[in-house]
Amino acid sequence: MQDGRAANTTNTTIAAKCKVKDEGLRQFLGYHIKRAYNVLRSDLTKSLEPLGLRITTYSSLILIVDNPGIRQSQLATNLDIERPNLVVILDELEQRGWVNRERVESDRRAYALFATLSGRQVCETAIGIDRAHETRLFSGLKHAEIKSLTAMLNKIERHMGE
Amino acid sequence: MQDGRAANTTNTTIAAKCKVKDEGLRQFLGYHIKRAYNVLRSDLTKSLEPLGLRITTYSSLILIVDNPGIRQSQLATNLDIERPNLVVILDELEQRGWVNRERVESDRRAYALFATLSGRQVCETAIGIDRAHETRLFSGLKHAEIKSLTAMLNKIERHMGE
DNA sequence: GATAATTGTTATAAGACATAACCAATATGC
DNA sequence: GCATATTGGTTATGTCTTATAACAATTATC
Repeated sequence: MQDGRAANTTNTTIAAKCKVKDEGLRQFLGYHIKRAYNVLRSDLTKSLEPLGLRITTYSSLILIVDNPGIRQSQLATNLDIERPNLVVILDELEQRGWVNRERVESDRRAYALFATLSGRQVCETAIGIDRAHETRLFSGLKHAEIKSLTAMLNKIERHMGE
Repeated sequence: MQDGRAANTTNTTIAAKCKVKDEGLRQFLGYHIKRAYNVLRSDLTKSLEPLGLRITTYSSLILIVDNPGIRQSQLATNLDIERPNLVVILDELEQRGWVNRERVESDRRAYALFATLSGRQVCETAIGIDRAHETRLFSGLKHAEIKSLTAMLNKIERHMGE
């Protein structure tokens, strides 16, 4: 009514059987990134679920395993997440017995994070699952394509920091 | 304790000043997609906020503008979101006076969606904002690179449907 | 030594996404 | 034609991710 367009005399069937026009959306690279990300997130979430890991806890665990003694603030900075959100993640990892928070002698505000043996083991398993997941989803891409994709995404990512 | 690793005698400072090792994470293309997506989502959300649009309402509005009379179920399918989530989105668009739900005569279960005049206007403005946003964030990429990026992301996206 | 900055935390909220269950309307199969 | 299944939209609900403000304890700064 308020738009003055011809009402639904024939309009109602225009898009009924026709293919939906999505060029308006597809013109944006961001839309493609969003859709690809949703597919990846959904699949990886399901793949990690049997291990009791979520994507955020998994990412955190990798960094802790690779950087014994890392502080929470460093972890948050490197994962680009806010400190408050990290607390819940570490609570979960600690409760599962995969990570320890140890007081730092030289700065008693901070906690140093260490992965336990079982933490390192579950991390290894998770990495294997992740590799299989990516091998599956990226099977249509050549090695060189994946490398150039990574480089371009890195350019986009770094654009905000500058 | 439970992992038998040498305790924090010197370990606590290992990662204190050193650069954090994130090759373990960076080996995964999915991680780069996630980070790029986060940057894009955050920036676009802020860019659209003055218009009263969120990314989901914006995407829906584009498809409705480009496909007058589209049904909710078609919209949900094409946006790859679940029908229940679309209800809230359309409530918002309808409440703003940008979209109308009109009963379909031939199938009185369904609603045909139409953008109002102001809906089409705000959509035009939003598309301009989106273009500026992408021009800003993709300034490090050549035209050809963006095209090949899109093609590769499409391959990843389609992988789940098969 | 007062003030500011940092570390981790709590509380809180918004947004995106998914599932089950429901009603109304339509389609299907006999 | 009628019982049954299916579809379109809705409600209720839950989980996950991300963000912000405020706080206590500790350390740094001037």
